[in-house]
Amino acid sequence: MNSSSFSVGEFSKVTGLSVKTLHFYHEQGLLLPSHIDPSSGYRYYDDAAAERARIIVALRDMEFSLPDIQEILSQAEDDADLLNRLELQKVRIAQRMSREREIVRALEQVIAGERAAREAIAAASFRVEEKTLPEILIASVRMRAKYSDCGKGFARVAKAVGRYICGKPFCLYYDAEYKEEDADFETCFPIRKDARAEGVSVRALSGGPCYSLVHRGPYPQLGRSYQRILRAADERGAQVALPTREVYLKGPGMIFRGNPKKYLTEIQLPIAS
Amino acid sequence: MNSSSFSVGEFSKVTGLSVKTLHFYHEQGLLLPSHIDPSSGYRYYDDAAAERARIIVALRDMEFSLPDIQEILSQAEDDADLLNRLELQKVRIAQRMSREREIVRALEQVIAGERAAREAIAAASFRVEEKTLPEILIASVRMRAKYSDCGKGFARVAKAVGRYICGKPFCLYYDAEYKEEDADFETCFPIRKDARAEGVSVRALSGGPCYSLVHRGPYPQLGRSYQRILRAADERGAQVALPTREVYLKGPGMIFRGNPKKYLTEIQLPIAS
DNA sequence: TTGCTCCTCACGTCACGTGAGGTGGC
DNA sequence: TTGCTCCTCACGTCACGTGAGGTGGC
Repeated sequence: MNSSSFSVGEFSKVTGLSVKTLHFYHEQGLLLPSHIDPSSGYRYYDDAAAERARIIVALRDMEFSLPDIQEILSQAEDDADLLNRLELQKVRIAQRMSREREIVRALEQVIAGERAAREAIAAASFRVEEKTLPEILIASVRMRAKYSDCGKGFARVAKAVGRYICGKPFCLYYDAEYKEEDADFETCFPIRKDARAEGVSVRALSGGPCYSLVHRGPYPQLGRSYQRILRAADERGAQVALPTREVYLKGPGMIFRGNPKKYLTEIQLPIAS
Repeated sequence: MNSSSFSVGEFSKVTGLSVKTLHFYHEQGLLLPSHIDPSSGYRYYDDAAAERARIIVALRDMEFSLPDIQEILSQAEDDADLLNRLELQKVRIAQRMSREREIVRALEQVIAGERAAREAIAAASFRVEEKTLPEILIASVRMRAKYSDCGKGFARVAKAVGRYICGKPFCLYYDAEYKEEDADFETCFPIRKDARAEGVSVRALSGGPCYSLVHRGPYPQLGRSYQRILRAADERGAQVALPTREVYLKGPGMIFRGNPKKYLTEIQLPIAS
């Protein structure tokens, strides 16, 4: 009868809150019906409730928790407290946003890496080719250890200069022969900025002509690709130099999984001038 | 014994995941121990599990859900699908960020409003003063209705040009005498940009000299303040003109609560030149 | 009787955290 | 015996959504 008395269904339409939400807010004591029919248990709401609902919705849309909203509504006194809460909420959300910015950046990096790997697959001829490497800036750790320990080297470099990495990890091998136990190698990441950091060296790595071969498959089978590239160099009458590079276009841990049959590794043998 | 076999506690330190989380991931089938002692039920993890854990943590930090992570890890095949998921996640997070930007903006607006109201309280002398109003840009709705219906007018204007509002709402009264039922008034918001919108008029409102009095308390008591300001104008021998303004410095719904004793309304009577 | 609106439980969500209560080996 | 690490339930969180099963008046 009264124009300012709504059943739950009507009040739901007025406020944009679902009936279930109204039940819940009632149960929580956040938004009480102005009247409850004793025989049917039906809830009825008035204009004051509608006003309160508008405030609740506004605060909820600003991602205040229901207990927070309760408190804000209950203390109609303290303006300073309200201001504090608003500022605090702003800070909280700003912090979330900066975290999300980081996530987006990380996603973009992974996406770019995946794209680059796919393009490498598409572009790879899996034949020995001659190409010229540019000079690049790198961060690296040189070690004398087992080959299989290179992961630790990459981890150290990545930890130190992680955010400046701008390309695929690679290894420089300084031994003329194959050494399993006491190899002399350097784990490197190309970086986009001169970032000094503890325990890693940063320097420009000179480029130059080289033979290149992309190897597809698990690492233990790299030997066969080395055979192919060395034979090709030999046939063309070129002298190869040190250090040899292995660029890990696609491997375990870089992207998110490891199907060794799909690993891609580019072998680069510098041509002695 | 084996350097790559960890108890839960150790593995928790290695991975940075809590023991409870490791239990949970086990239960969910997301990250299985490499071995379980049949007699004690103790879980043991190896290096492969550590690698998987690193990937899980990376994906979790990018706010993928655990079911999503499951799927990403299970299909080591489809690169295109991974790229899709990454892109989709990026879009999702970017959308959240734009929502949060809105929230921050809304919070800033409310904060600024509260601050302005507090300053108005601090600055108000609660005496009749003479001041000069600047010309401002406003969006408004003019109505012929009951005074108490002005809320609807404000709602319409706010809905139409909400994001361009840059000041307190105010009313222009065009009647020389007090009218309850069939008053001629205009509900206005100052705006910062010429925003055309349906059903509201946008125009420059000219300024000029006026008498001003800040009224503190509920609206029904405005009459007393009108008496004071009119008497003051009379004493100073000035002719007042129309329309009269009422600026709602602080009232219900503008900020989040209504303690009518603290409402602030500024009455402005233009001085006829 | 059918349809509509309303009611009250009870359970699920998401990724764990928090106990409670107990075991096994040093 | 005390301390340590590990175990398995069971329940809580946050803001509701999703039924199930039932009522009352047109």
